[in-house]
Amino acid sequence: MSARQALISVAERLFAERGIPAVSMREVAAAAGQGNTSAVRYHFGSRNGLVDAIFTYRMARIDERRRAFLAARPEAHDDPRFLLEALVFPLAESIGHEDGESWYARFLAQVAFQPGFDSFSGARRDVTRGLRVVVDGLRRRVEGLDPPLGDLRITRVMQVVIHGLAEHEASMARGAAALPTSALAADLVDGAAAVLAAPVSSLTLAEMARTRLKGA
Amino acid sequence: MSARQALISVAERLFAERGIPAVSMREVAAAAGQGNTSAVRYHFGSRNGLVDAIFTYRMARIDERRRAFLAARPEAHDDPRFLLEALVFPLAESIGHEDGESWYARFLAQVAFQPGFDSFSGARRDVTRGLRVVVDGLRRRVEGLDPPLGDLRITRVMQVVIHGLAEHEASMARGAAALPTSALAADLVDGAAAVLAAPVSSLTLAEMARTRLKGA
DNA sequence: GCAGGGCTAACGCACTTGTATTAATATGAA
DNA sequence: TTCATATTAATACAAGTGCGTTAGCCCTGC
Repeated sequence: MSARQALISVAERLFAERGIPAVSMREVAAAAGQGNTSAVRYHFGSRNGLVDAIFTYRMARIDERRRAFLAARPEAHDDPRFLLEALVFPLAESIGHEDGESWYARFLAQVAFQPGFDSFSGARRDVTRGLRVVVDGLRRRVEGLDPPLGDLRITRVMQVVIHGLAEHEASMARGAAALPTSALAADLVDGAAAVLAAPVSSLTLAEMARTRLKGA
Repeated sequence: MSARQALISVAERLFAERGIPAVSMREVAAAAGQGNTSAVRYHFGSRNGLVDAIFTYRMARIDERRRAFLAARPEAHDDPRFLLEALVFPLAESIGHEDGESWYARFLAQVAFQPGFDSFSGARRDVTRGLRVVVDGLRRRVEGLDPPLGDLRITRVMQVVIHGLAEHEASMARGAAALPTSALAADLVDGAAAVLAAPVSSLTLAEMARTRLKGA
Protein backbone atom coordinates (compact mmCIF):
# COMPACT_ATOMS: atom_id res chain seq x y z
CA MET A 1 0.00 0.00 0.00
CA SER A 2 1.32 3.38 -0.98
CA ALA A 3 2.02 5.97 1.69
CA ARG A 4 -0.70 8.16 0.29
CA GLN A 5 -3.21 5.35 0.57
CA ALA A 6 -2.06 4.50 4.09
CA LEU A 7 -2.53 8.11 5.14
CA ILE A 8 -6.06 8.13 3.77
CA SER A 9 -7.07 4.91 5.51
CA VAL A 10 -5.56 5.81 8.83
CA ALA A 11 -6.94 9.34 8.81
CA GLU A 12 -10.41 8.11 7.97
CA ARG A 13 -10.37 5.93 11.07
CA LEU A 14 -8.93 8.55 13.40
CA PHE A 15 -11.27 11.25 12.11
CA ALA A 16 -14.28 8.98 12.53
CA GLU A 17 -13.36 7.88 16.03
CA ARG A 18 -12.29 11.16 17.55
CA GLY A 19 -13.55 13.97 15.34
CA ILE A 20 -11.71 15.74 12.57
CA PRO A 21 -10.33 18.72 14.51
CA ALA A 22 -9.19 16.53 17.40
CA VAL A 23 -6.60 14.67 15.31
CA SER A 24 -3.22 16.18 14.54
CA MET A 25 -1.47 15.75 11.22
CA ARG A 26 1.58 14.39 12.99
CA GLU A 27 -0.49 11.64 14.52
CA VAL A 28 -1.93 10.67 11.17
CA ALA A 29 1.53 10.44 9.66
CA ALA A 30 2.88 8.44 12.58
CA ALA A 31 -0.08 6.03 12.59
CA ALA A 32 0.46 5.49 8.88
CA GLY A 33 4.04 4.45 9.55
CA GLN A 34 5.58 7.61 8.21
CA GLY A 35 8.61 8.98 9.95
CA ASN A 36 8.00 12.23 8.18
CA THR A 37 5.95 14.60 10.29
CA SER A 38 5.00 16.59 7.21
CA ALA A 39 3.74 13.67 5.20
CA VAL A 40 0.16 14.87 5.15
CA ARG A 41 1.28 18.31 4.08
CA TYR A 42 3.36 16.85 1.29
CA HIS A 43 0.66 14.60 -0.12
CA PHE A 44 -2.50 16.63 0.49
CA GLY A 45 -1.40 20.17 1.16
CA SER A 46 -3.55 20.65 4.22
CA ARG A 47 -5.99 19.05 6.58
CA ASN A 48 -8.82 19.99 4.24
CA GLY A 49 -6.97 18.43 1.35
CA LEU A 50 -6.79 15.19 3.28
CA VAL A 51 -10.49 15.36 4.12
CA ASP A 52 -11.30 15.87 0.45
CA ALA A 53 -9.11 12.95 -0.52
CA ILE A 54 -10.85 10.63 1.94
CA PHE A 55 -14.28 11.76 0.79
CA THR A 56 -13.41 11.27 -2.86
CA TYR A 57 -11.55 8.00 -2.48
CA ARG A 58 -14.49 6.23 -0.87
CA MET A 59 -17.26 8.01 -2.71
CA ALA A 60 -15.82 7.05 -6.09
CA ARG A 61 -16.63 3.38 -5.56
CA ILE A 62 -19.90 4.05 -3.81
CA ASP A 63 -21.21 6.32 -6.51
CA GLU A 64 -20.09 3.89 -9.16
CA ARG A 65 -22.28 1.22 -7.61
CA ARG A 66 -25.05 3.78 -7.34
CA ARG A 67 -24.93 4.55 -11.03
CA ALA A 68 -24.99 0.85 -11.81
CA PHE A 69 -28.01 0.44 -9.57
CA LEU A 70 -29.77 3.32 -11.32
CA ALA A 71 -28.85 2.09 -14.78
CA ALA A 72 -30.39 -1.30 -14.07
CA ARG A 73 -33.89 0.20 -14.00
CA PRO A 74 -34.04 3.41 -16.02
CA GLU A 75 -37.85 3.26 -16.07
CA ALA A 76 -37.98 3.54 -12.26
CA HIS A 77 -36.23 6.90 -12.00
CA ASP A 78 -39.49 8.48 -10.92
CA ASP A 79 -40.16 5.97 -8.17
CA PRO A 80 -39.04 7.64 -4.93
CA ARG A 81 -38.53 4.34 -3.18
CA PHE A 82 -36.19 3.15 -5.91
CA LEU A 83 -34.27 6.43 -5.73
CA LEU A 84 -33.90 6.07 -1.97
CA GLU A 85 -32.62 2.54 -2.39
CA ALA A 86 -30.08 3.92 -4.85
CA LEU A 87 -29.11 6.44 -2.20
CA VAL A 88 -28.87 4.05 0.73
CA PHE A 89 -27.77 0.65 -0.51
CA PRO A 90 -24.40 1.55 -2.06
CA LEU A 91 -23.50 3.47 1.09
CA ALA A 92 -24.63 0.63 3.31
CA GLU A 93 -22.66 -1.94 1.33
CA SER A 94 -19.51 0.04 1.82
CA ILE A 95 -19.84 -0.05 5.61
CA GLY A 96 -21.36 -3.48 5.96
CA HIS A 97 -19.59 -6.50 4.66
CA GLU A 98 -16.14 -5.31 3.92
CA ASP A 99 -13.65 -7.63 5.52
CA GLY A 100 -13.05 -5.49 8.58
CA GLU A 101 -14.44 -2.53 10.42
CA SER A 102 -15.48 0.60 8.60
CA TRP A 103 -15.34 4.27 9.44
CA TYR A 104 -16.61 6.11 6.41
CA ALA A 105 -20.16 6.73 7.59
CA ARG A 106 -18.97 8.45 10.75
CA PHE A 107 -16.47 10.43 8.73
CA LEU A 108 -19.13 11.42 6.21
CA ALA A 109 -21.55 12.52 8.92
CA GLN A 110 -18.98 15.04 10.11
CA VAL A 111 -18.22 16.37 6.66
CA ALA A 112 -21.46 16.34 4.72
CA PHE A 113 -23.35 18.85 6.86
CA GLN A 114 -20.60 21.35 7.47
CA PRO A 115 -21.81 24.79 6.44
CA GLY A 116 -20.35 25.61 3.06
CA PHE A 117 -19.68 22.02 2.09
CA ASP A 118 -20.96 21.25 -1.39
CA SER A 119 -21.02 17.65 -2.57
CA PHE A 120 -21.33 18.71 -6.17
CA SER A 121 -18.51 21.19 -6.60
CA GLY A 122 -14.85 20.86 -7.43
CA ALA A 123 -13.22 17.46 -7.37
CA ARG A 124 -16.26 16.01 -5.65
CA ARG A 125 -18.43 16.50 -8.71
CA ASP A 126 -17.10 13.45 -10.51
CA VAL A 127 -17.86 11.10 -7.66
CA THR A 128 -21.39 12.32 -7.04
CA ARG A 129 -22.92 11.97 -10.48
CA GLY A 130 -25.20 9.20 -9.30
CA LEU A 131 -26.11 11.16 -6.21
CA ARG A 132 -27.15 14.07 -8.36
CA VAL A 133 -29.54 11.87 -10.31
CA VAL A 134 -31.08 10.76 -7.04
CA VAL A 135 -31.40 14.26 -5.62
CA ASP A 136 -32.90 15.62 -8.83
CA GLY A 137 -35.41 12.79 -8.84
CA LEU A 138 -36.37 13.38 -5.23
CA ARG A 139 -36.68 17.08 -5.88
CA ARG A 140 -39.20 16.38 -8.61
CA ARG A 141 -41.08 14.27 -6.12
CA VAL A 142 -41.56 17.16 -3.69
CA GLU A 143 -42.47 19.74 -6.31
CA GLY A 144 -46.06 19.71 -5.15
CA LEU A 145 -45.14 21.12 -1.74
CA ASP A 146 -44.35 24.68 -0.87
CA PRO A 147 -40.79 25.22 -2.10
CA PRO A 148 -39.27 25.77 1.36
CA LEU A 149 -40.90 22.56 2.61
CA GLY A 150 -39.62 20.60 -0.36
CA ASP A 151 -36.02 21.62 0.17
CA LEU A 152 -36.40 20.84 3.85
CA ARG A 153 -37.58 17.33 3.03
CA ILE A 154 -34.59 16.64 0.83
CA THR A 155 -32.09 17.71 3.49
CA ARG A 156 -34.01 15.74 6.07
CA VAL A 157 -33.78 12.60 3.96
CA MET A 158 -30.03 13.10 3.75
CA GLN A 159 -29.78 13.58 7.49
CA VAL A 160 -31.78 10.46 8.23
CA VAL A 161 -29.70 8.36 5.89
CA ILE A 162 -26.23 9.57 6.76
CA HIS A 163 -26.66 9.94 10.50
CA GLY A 164 -28.58 6.69 10.59
CA LEU A 165 -25.73 4.89 8.91
CA ALA A 166 -23.14 6.60 11.12
CA GLU A 167 -25.01 5.55 14.22
CA HIS A 168 -25.22 1.99 12.95
CA GLU A 169 -21.54 1.94 12.12
CA ALA A 170 -20.71 3.09 15.64
CA SER A 171 -22.97 0.41 17.07
CA MET A 172 -21.21 -2.24 15.03
CA ALA A 173 -17.85 -0.98 16.17
CA ARG A 174 -18.78 -1.55 19.79
CA GLY A 175 -20.46 -4.86 18.97
CA ALA A 176 -23.90 -3.56 19.84
CA ALA A 177 -25.66 -3.46 16.49
CA ALA A 178 -29.21 -4.69 16.85
CA LEU A 179 -29.56 -5.49 13.17
CA PRO A 180 -27.29 -6.59 10.33
CA THR A 181 -26.42 -3.80 7.93
CA SER A 182 -28.65 -5.04 5.13
CA ALA A 183 -31.74 -5.01 7.34
CA LEU A 184 -30.86 -1.63 8.75
CA ALA A 185 -30.46 -0.30 5.23
CA ALA A 186 -33.91 -1.52 4.27
CA ASP A 187 -35.39 0.06 7.40
CA LEU A 188 -33.56 3.26 6.62
CA VAL A 189 -35.23 3.36 3.22
CA ASP A 190 -38.58 2.95 4.96
CA GLY A 191 -37.76 5.86 7.24
CA ALA A 192 -36.49 8.08 4.45
CA ALA A 193 -39.57 7.35 2.35
CA ALA A 194 -41.76 8.29 5.30
CA VAL A 195 -39.91 11.56 5.79
CA LEU A 196 -40.18 12.39 2.13
CA ALA A 197 -43.90 11.69 1.91
CA ALA A 198 -44.90 12.93 5.36
CA PRO A 199 -48.26 14.67 5.16
CA VAL A 200 -48.19 18.38 5.92
CA SER A 201 -50.27 18.81 9.05
CA SER A 202 -52.85 21.51 9.45
CA LEU A 203 -50.72 23.01 12.21
CA THR A 204 -47.78 23.40 9.84
CA LEU A 205 -49.98 24.97 7.18
CA ALA A 206 -51.48 27.32 9.72
CA GLU A 207 -48.10 28.27 11.10
CA MET A 208 -46.76 28.99 7.63
CA ALA A 209 -49.77 31.11 6.74
CA ARG A 210 -49.64 33.00 10.01
CA THR A 211 -45.98 33.88 9.80
CA ARG A 212 -46.23 34.72 6.14
CA LEU A 213 -48.93 37.28 6.83
CA LYS A 214 -46.88 38.66 9.65
CA GLY A 215 -43.86 39.04 7.41
CA ALA A 216 -45.78 40.85 4.62
CA MET B 1 -23.19 38.33 34.73
CA SER B 2 -20.95 36.05 36.78
CA ALA B 3 -17.74 34.77 35.31
CA ARG B 4 -19.08 31.26 35.42
CA GLN B 5 -22.12 32.29 33.41
CA ALA B 6 -20.00 34.23 30.94
CA LEU B 7 -17.84 31.17 30.37
CA ILE B 8 -20.90 29.02 29.69
CA SER B 9 -22.40 31.46 27.20
CA VAL B 10 -19.19 32.10 25.34
CA ALA B 11 -18.24 28.43 25.20
CA GLU B 12 -21.66 27.46 23.90
CA ARG B 13 -21.20 29.82 20.98
CA LEU B 14 -17.63 28.81 20.19
CA PHE B 15 -18.40 25.10 20.47
CA ALA B 16 -21.42 25.46 18.20
CA GLU B 17 -19.59 27.46 15.57
CA ARG B 18 -16.32 25.57 15.37
CA GLY B 19 -16.82 22.20 17.03
CA ILE B 20 -16.06 21.22 20.58
CA PRO B 21 -12.54 19.81 20.14
CA ALA B 22 -11.47 22.74 17.97
CA VAL B 23 -11.83 25.31 20.74
CA SER B 24 -9.15 25.75 23.39
CA MET B 25 -9.91 26.45 27.02
CA ARG B 26 -7.71 29.52 26.91
CA GLU B 27 -9.77 30.95 24.10
CA VAL B 28 -12.98 30.40 26.03
CA ALA B 29 -11.56 32.17 29.06
CA ALA B 30 -10.22 35.07 27.00
CA ALA B 31 -13.48 35.50 25.07
CA ALA B 32 -15.33 35.57 28.40
CA GLY B 33 -13.14 38.43 29.52
CA GLN B 34 -11.12 36.42 31.96
CA GLY B 35 -7.45 37.20 32.31
CA ASN B 36 -7.04 33.85 33.96
CA THR B 37 -6.02 31.17 31.50
CA SER B 38 -7.17 28.48 33.91
CA ALA B 39 -10.64 29.91 34.46
CA VAL B 40 -12.41 26.97 32.83
CA ARG B 41 -10.37 24.54 34.83
CA TYR B 42 -11.19 26.39 38.05
CA HIS B 43 -14.93 26.56 37.47
CA PHE B 44 -15.64 23.33 35.66
CA GLY B 45 -12.66 21.08 36.24
CA SER B 46 -12.25 20.07 32.62
CA ARG B 47 -13.54 20.50 29.12
CA ASN B 48 -16.14 17.83 29.77
CA GLY B 49 -17.24 19.61 32.91
CA LEU B 50 -17.85 22.72 30.85
CA VAL B 51 -19.79 20.76 28.26
CA ASP B 52 -21.96 19.27 31.01
CA ALA B 53 -22.57 22.71 32.49
CA ILE B 54 -23.71 24.11 29.14
CA PHE B 55 -25.98 21.15 28.51
CA THR B 56 -27.56 21.40 31.94
CA TYR B 57 -27.87 25.17 32.04
CA ARG B 58 -29.95 25.34 28.88
CA MET B 59 -31.80 22.07 29.29
CA ALA B 60 -33.12 23.08 32.69
CA ARG B 61 -35.35 25.79 31.23
CA ILE B 62 -36.24 23.76 28.17
CA ASP B 63 -37.31 20.72 30.12
CA GLU B 64 -39.24 22.89 32.54
CA ARG B 65 -41.32 24.18 29.66
CA ARG B 66 -41.65 20.62 28.40
CA ARG B 67 -43.06 19.43 31.70
CA ALA B 68 -45.51 22.32 31.71
CA PHE B 69 -46.57 21.41 28.18
CA LEU B 70 -47.09 17.80 29.21
CA ALA B 71 -48.96 18.72 32.39
CA ALA B 72 -51.42 20.82 30.42
CA ARG B 73 -52.90 17.71 28.81
CA PRO B 74 -52.36 14.63 30.97
CA GLU B 75 -54.99 12.72 29.01
CA ALA B 76 -52.95 13.04 25.80
CA HIS B 77 -49.84 11.25 27.02
CA ASP B 78 -50.59 8.38 24.68
CA ASP B 79 -50.94 10.56 21.62
CA PRO B 80 -47.63 10.30 19.76
CA ARG B 81 -48.16 13.60 18.01
CA PHE B 82 -48.65 15.39 21.31
CA LEU B 83 -45.52 13.76 22.69
CA LEU B 84 -43.53 14.88 19.67
CA GLU B 85 -44.78 18.41 20.12
CA ALA B 86 -43.63 18.23 23.73
CA LEU B 87 -40.27 17.10 22.42
CA VAL B 88 -39.86 19.70 19.69
CA PHE B 89 -41.61 22.90 20.75
CA PRO B 90 -39.69 23.70 23.94
CA LEU B 91 -36.43 23.13 22.10
CA ALA B 92 -37.56 25.24 19.17
CA GLU B 93 -38.66 28.09 21.42
CA SER B 94 -35.23 28.23 22.98
CA ILE B 95 -33.55 28.76 19.61
CA GLY B 96 -36.23 30.82 17.94
CA HIS B 97 -37.39 34.06 19.43
CA GLU B 98 -34.83 34.80 22.05
CA ASP B 99 -33.61 38.34 21.64
CA GLY B 100 -30.46 37.42 19.77
CA GLU B 101 -28.80 34.54 17.99
CA SER B 102 -28.75 31.08 19.50
CA TRP B 103 -26.24 28.25 19.47
CA TYR B 104 -27.66 25.53 21.66
CA ALA B 105 -29.09 23.33 18.93
CA ARG B 106 -25.74 23.09 17.17
CA PHE B 107 -24.05 22.44 20.49
CA LEU B 108 -26.58 19.77 21.38
CA ALA B 109 -26.21 18.02 18.04
CA GLN B 110 -22.53 17.51 18.78
CA VAL B 111 -23.10 16.24 22.29
CA ALA B 112 -26.27 14.19 22.23
CA PHE B 113 -25.07 11.47 19.88
CA GLN B 114 -21.59 10.98 21.21
CA PRO B 115 -21.05 7.32 22.05
CA GLY B 116 -21.42 6.86 25.76
CA PHE B 117 -23.40 10.02 26.33
CA ASP B 118 -26.46 9.36 28.47
CA SER B 119 -29.04 12.13 28.81
CA PHE B 120 -30.55 10.49 31.85
CA SER B 121 -27.57 9.87 34.08
CA GLY B 122 -25.74 11.96 36.62
CA ALA B 123 -26.42 15.66 36.86
CA ARG B 124 -28.35 15.52 33.61
CA ARG B 125 -31.12 13.45 35.13
CA ASP B 126 -32.81 16.38 36.82
CA VAL B 127 -33.09 18.39 33.64
CA THR B 128 -34.47 15.58 31.48
CA ARG B 129 -37.47 14.47 33.50
CA GLY B 130 -39.86 15.74 30.87
CA LEU B 131 -37.80 14.15 28.14
CA ARG B 132 -38.04 10.82 29.90
CA VAL B 133 -41.83 11.04 29.92
CA VAL B 134 -41.74 11.66 26.19
CA VAL B 135 -39.34 8.84 25.43
CA ASP B 136 -41.28 6.38 27.56
CA GLY B 137 -44.47 7.37 25.79
CA LEU B 138 -42.91 6.96 22.37
CA ARG B 139 -41.48 3.63 23.37
CA ARG B 140 -44.94 2.40 24.24
CA ARG B 141 -46.02 3.54 20.82
CA VAL B 142 -43.52 1.29 19.02
CA GLU B 143 -44.08 -1.75 21.17
CA GLY B 144 -45.90 -3.46 18.33
CA LEU B 145 -42.76 -3.57 16.21
CA ASP B 146 -39.85 -5.93 16.47
CA PRO B 147 -37.82 -4.64 19.42
CA PRO B 148 -34.73 -3.71 17.42
CA LEU B 149 -36.90 -1.74 15.00
CA GLY B 150 -38.64 0.08 17.82
CA ASP B 151 -35.41 1.27 19.40
CA LEU B 152 -34.19 2.32 16.00
CA ARG B 153 -37.28 4.43 15.47
CA ILE B 154 -36.83 6.25 18.77
CA THR B 155 -33.22 7.16 18.01
CA ARG B 156 -34.21 8.19 14.53
CA VAL B 157 -36.84 10.54 15.87
CA MET B 158 -34.20 12.13 18.09
CA GLN B 159 -31.84 12.48 15.15
CA VAL B 160 -34.45 14.10 12.96
CA VAL B 161 -35.42 16.57 15.66
CA ILE B 162 -32.00 17.58 16.94
CA HIS B 163 -30.17 17.68 13.64
CA GLY B 164 -33.14 19.34 12.03
CA LEU B 165 -33.09 22.10 14.62
CA ALA B 166 -29.31 22.43 14.40
CA GLU B 167 -29.51 22.82 10.64
CA HIS B 168 -32.22 25.44 11.01
CA GLU B 169 -30.23 27.31 13.61
CA ALA B 170 -27.24 27.40 11.29
CA SER B 171 -29.45 28.65 8.46
CA MET B 172 -30.77 31.44 10.64
CA ALA B 173 -27.24 32.39 11.65
CA ARG B 174 -26.30 33.00 8.04
CA GLY B 175 -29.64 34.67 7.30
CA ALA B 176 -30.76 31.90 4.99
CA ALA B 177 -33.62 30.31 6.89
CA ALA B 178 -36.46 29.46 4.54
CA LEU B 179 -39.03 29.32 7.31
CA PRO B 180 -39.59 30.96 10.68
CA THR B 181 -38.76 28.73 13.59
CA SER B 182 -42.36 28.07 14.59
CA ALA B 183 -43.23 26.76 11.13
CA LEU B 184 -40.09 24.68 10.98
CA ALA B 185 -40.93 23.19 14.36
CA ALA B 186 -44.38 22.18 13.16
CA ASP B 187 -42.89 20.62 10.04
CA LEU B 188 -40.35 18.82 12.19
CA VAL B 189 -43.17 17.26 14.18
CA ASP B 190 -44.70 16.09 10.91
CA GLY B 191 -41.40 14.51 9.91
CA ALA B 192 -40.82 12.90 13.29
CA ALA B 193 -44.35 11.49 13.33
CA ALA B 194 -43.78 10.02 9.88
CA VAL B 195 -40.53 8.41 10.97
CA LEU B 196 -42.16 6.95 14.04
CA ALA B 197 -45.10 5.50 12.18
CA ALA B 198 -43.31 4.53 8.98
CA PRO B 199 -44.70 1.23 7.70
CA VAL B 200 -42.26 -1.65 7.71
CA SER B 201 -41.78 -2.61 4.10
CA SER B 202 -41.83 -6.17 2.88
CA LEU B 203 -38.18 -5.78 1.94
CA THR B 204 -37.24 -4.93 5.50
CA LEU B 205 -39.24 -7.85 6.87
CA ALA B 206 -37.66 -10.18 4.35
CA GLU B 207 -34.18 -8.90 5.10
CA MET B 208 -34.69 -9.36 8.83
CA ALA B 209 -36.02 -12.86 8.38
CA ARG B 210 -33.21 -13.80 6.02
CA THR B 211 -30.42 -12.58 8.25
CA ARG B 212 -32.02 -14.00 11.34
CA LEU B 213 -32.05 -17.46 9.79
CA LYS B 214 -28.48 -17.02 8.75
CA GLY B 215 -27.44 -16.07 12.25
CA ALA B 216 -29.23 -19.01 13.87
C1' DG C 1 25.70 3.56 -15.73
C1' DC C 2 23.62 7.72 -14.23
C1' DA C 3 21.00 11.93 -13.85
C1' DG C 4 16.64 13.57 -12.35
C1' DG C 5 12.47 13.73 -9.91
C1' DG C 6 9.34 11.85 -6.69
C1' DC C 7 9.21 10.33 -2.09
C1' DT C 8 10.79 9.87 2.83
C1' DA C 9 13.43 11.03 7.00
C1' DA C 10 15.17 14.21 10.24
C1' DC C 11 15.15 18.31 12.28
C1' DG C 12 14.06 23.41 13.45
C1' DC C 13 11.05 27.27 14.66
C1' DA C 14 7.55 29.98 16.49
C1' DC C 15 3.47 29.35 18.61
C1' DT C 16 -0.44 27.17 21.22
C1' DT C 17 -2.04 23.87 24.43
C1' DG C 18 -3.36 21.83 29.06
C1' DT C 19 -1.88 22.07 33.52
C1' DA C 20 -0.07 24.12 37.42
C1' DT C 21 1.56 27.60 41.08
C1' DT C 22 1.53 31.76 43.49
C1' DA C 23 -0.01 36.28 44.50
C1' DA C 24 -3.59 39.71 44.50
C1' DT C 25 -8.30 40.92 45.11
C1' DA C 26 -13.24 40.58 45.95
C1' DT C 27 -16.86 38.98 49.10
C1' DG C 28 -19.48 38.09 52.97
C1' DA C 29 -20.16 36.59 57.91
C1' DA C 30 -18.71 37.56 62.74
C1' DT D 1 -13.91 46.30 60.91
C1' DT D 2 -11.72 41.96 60.35
C1' DC D 3 -10.71 37.83 58.79
C1' DA D 4 -11.54 33.49 56.27
C1' DT D 5 -13.01 32.08 51.89
C1' DA D 6 -13.96 32.38 47.00
C1' DT D 7 -12.52 34.22 42.94
C1' DT D 8 -9.33 36.34 39.59
C1' DA D 9 -4.72 37.74 37.74
C1' DA D 10 -0.12 36.88 36.36
C1' DT D 11 3.12 33.81 35.18
C1' DA D 12 5.61 29.34 34.31
C1' DC D 13 6.55 25.00 31.98
C1' DA D 14 6.66 20.81 29.36
C1' DA D 15 4.46 18.84 25.60
C1' DG D 16 2.36 19.20 21.27
C1' DT D 17 1.04 21.90 17.09
C1' DG D 18 1.24 23.57 12.06
C1' DC D 19 4.50 24.80 8.94
C1' DG D 20 8.84 24.85 6.72
C1' DT D 21 13.75 23.37 5.26
C1' DT D 22 17.34 20.33 4.20
C1' DA D 23 19.34 16.13 3.20
C1' DG D 24 19.14 11.35 1.81
C1' DC D 25 16.80 7.48 -0.62
C1' DC D 26 14.89 4.82 -4.47
C1' DC D 27 13.35 4.13 -8.87
C1' DT D 28 12.67 5.09 -13.67
C1' DG D 29 14.08 6.82 -18.41
C1' DC D 30 17.84 7.65 -21.04
